[in-house]
Amino acid sequence: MKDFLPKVSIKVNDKIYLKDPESSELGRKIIAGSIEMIEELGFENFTFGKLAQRISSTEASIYRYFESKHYLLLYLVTWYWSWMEYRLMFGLANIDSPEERLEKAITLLTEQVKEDGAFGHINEIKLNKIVICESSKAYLTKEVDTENREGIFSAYKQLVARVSDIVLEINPSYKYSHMLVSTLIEGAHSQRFFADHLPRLTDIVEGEDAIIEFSKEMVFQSIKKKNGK
Amino acid sequence: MKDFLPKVSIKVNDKIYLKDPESSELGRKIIAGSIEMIEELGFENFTFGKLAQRISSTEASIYRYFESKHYLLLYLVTWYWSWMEYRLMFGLANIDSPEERLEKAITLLTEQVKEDGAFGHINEIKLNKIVICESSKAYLTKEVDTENREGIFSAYKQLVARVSDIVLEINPSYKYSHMLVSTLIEGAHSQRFFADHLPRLTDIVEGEDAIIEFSKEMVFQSIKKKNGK
DNA sequence: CAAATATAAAAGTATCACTATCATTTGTGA
DNA sequence: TCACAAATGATAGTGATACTTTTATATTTG
Repeated sequence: MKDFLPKVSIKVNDKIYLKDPESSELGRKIIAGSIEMIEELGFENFTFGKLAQRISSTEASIYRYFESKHYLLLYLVTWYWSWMEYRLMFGLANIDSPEERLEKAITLLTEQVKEDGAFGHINEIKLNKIVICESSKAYLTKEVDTENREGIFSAYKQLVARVSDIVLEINPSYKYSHMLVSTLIEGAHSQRFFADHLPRLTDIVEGEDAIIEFSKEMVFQSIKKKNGK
Repeated sequence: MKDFLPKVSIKVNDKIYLKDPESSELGRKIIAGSIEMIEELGFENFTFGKLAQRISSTEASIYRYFESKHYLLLYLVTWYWSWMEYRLMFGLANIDSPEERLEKAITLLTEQVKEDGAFGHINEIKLNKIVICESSKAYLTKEVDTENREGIFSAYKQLVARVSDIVLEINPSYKYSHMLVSTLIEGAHSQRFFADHLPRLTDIVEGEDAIIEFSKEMVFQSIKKKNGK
């Protein structure tokens, strides 16, 4: 997967931005800079003013790309989900057994991102941390419904649908495949956050990555075919 | 549980408030009003100015009770967890079988709160909705660690520990009891939100409460004793 | 080279989080 | 009933921030 990929670039729903940040140097600096700063400061302490200063530009210029910092967050999160789907497609290619594919998918979705690289200005490690700490703030708002109608969340929905399909391949009569997958993803994020900040809500196990292990067990046990069902 | 309870009142860690809102009429109006308004407007659109107007008081007076709206949210969420633990203790009293107790606990933790009443000025139905939409914002901040050191989150941790103990009673060798319980609680919140706003992330089933069913299945399947383990 | 376009510079508005001051009300104890 | 303290109200003020507007200056492109 690593080195000789055709140059792919991840496309984000164009309702999220006013001007495509991939289309200019300044746009890419906005993305790169905001990833750095949101990871450092947290979303609430992050402002366009500070970002402008960091990238030696101005607030007004940033506002030409994104209508608000909320939309910038949506952009980052959406980019992440699209990237995740891309990773998933590559990671699962040529694996026949649906069980193996599901296991690999769970690993990809729940592990801590460690490599940074394929996409120039985007630091995937930091972006992963942002998604863990901030992504729920992108949808836990009073504007969800409007934004959802505009397709803002479709990258996430599509990812969930894709993994859900693998679940159904393994057990077509399992009734809660979407719930299971979205619980898996959101749950793994919470658990990563808890492990770092509220460890008594988790079970730290030396050596192994407990979050991945726990997730796999949870998913595979849940979808086991039971007698009558 | 309903009618003739001795007057209990739920105590919240006194580091959360400057002055106990239970100790005065104005304090109770702040709590009652903020529950109404946060549920209506969402946490980000809610301000002390608007609240002051609604309860015919002033911003300055509200600041005598809470040092910021973040702390007011912490108060509400903490109250909710303490209340939940209280409900749990009553709900599980006199049930011997740990399986039955766990099942009941899952119902209490994941169902939509429907009764409002025992605690005068607090609307538990609306508070439950607030917890679903806003509670993660109470800890997903850069100040978690400091606040955690002050014991701000101990009500939640205690609740998780209590349910975790039931899990361990059923299967003492299950390694991830805290993770399972915190995933259960957070997961049920996400799913309730998704069901209302992003339904493609869930599986709506007519008739039954799919979220409760899914949660029970997930928990009981996860903790099943396996051959060697 | 001219025209369009993107960015910078700077100033301005509205709201909000939070503080400070002082007057008024209310409750309490002697 | 008076005297005092505590709680609340009224009002103003500060500094940040989200976002807008205008105008000037680069930069690109045809």
